Amino acid sequence: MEGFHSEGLEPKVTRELEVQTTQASKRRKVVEKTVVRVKISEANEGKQRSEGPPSDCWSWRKYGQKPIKGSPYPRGYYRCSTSKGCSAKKQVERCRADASMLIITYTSTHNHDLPITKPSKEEPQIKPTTTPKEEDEEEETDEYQKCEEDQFHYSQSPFNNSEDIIVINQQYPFAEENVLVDEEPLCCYHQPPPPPLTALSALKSEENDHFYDELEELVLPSSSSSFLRTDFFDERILIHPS
DNA sequence: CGTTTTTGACCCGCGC
DNA sequence: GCGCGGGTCAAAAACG
Repeated sequence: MEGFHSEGLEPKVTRELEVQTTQASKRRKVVEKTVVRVKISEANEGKQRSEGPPSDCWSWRKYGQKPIKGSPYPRGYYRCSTSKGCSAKKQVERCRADASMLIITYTSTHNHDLPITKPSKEEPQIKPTTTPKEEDEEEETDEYQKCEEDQFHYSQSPFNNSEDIIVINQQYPFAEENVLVDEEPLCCYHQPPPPPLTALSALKSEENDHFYDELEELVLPSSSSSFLRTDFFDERILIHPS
């Protein structure tokens, strides 16, 4: 499974991005949360049991899974494995109302660069020197913002903090084979030199594989498979301390 | 052999 | 205070 060659059949994915600002909880530590909703086509899940969660080019390591009340699907807990000091986390669960909808919640922030080419080198928590501001738990916004902006061409700052909800629509061409479409959305190639397709493919295939695996559980065993289109939309909800 | 996944136990906040 | 639910830890297993 290569990356996504937008050549032949590109059903054009429509993405909807929603950014909301909410508070994790009243008392609990207020942490930023970016919720991304990814809709995958049933074909994908059924066929490849995949619908890989938006793996944003980061490498994640699963550290837990729990059944969620009210939802027939479990929720997986992932941690950034690229860097040891990275506290970035994400939760992946399925929308109980829409089995084809994945809900990924990102928490904390990455304190290192995107391992686009090869995350082999462990970076000792690289701190963004560009922004000397106290990066407590807000830098994440910047990172994601950067990424997404690049990818989605935000018509406006997604996480400008003043916005509560931002919906973004974009069409994305991709091949039916790649269920991985969801990966692109998150953020990835925001670096100067556009990653060669080859690199992406490699990266993707790898991540995809993982995701397929993990997702397997979250995916329904059998589902109609006949859609060539993977329309998915992301819904980001940014939660940051007020 | 090192890394990742799995899975049950444990911890903690919240509502009653 | 107790129970519930969500989130994390950690040991063992699986994988490359």
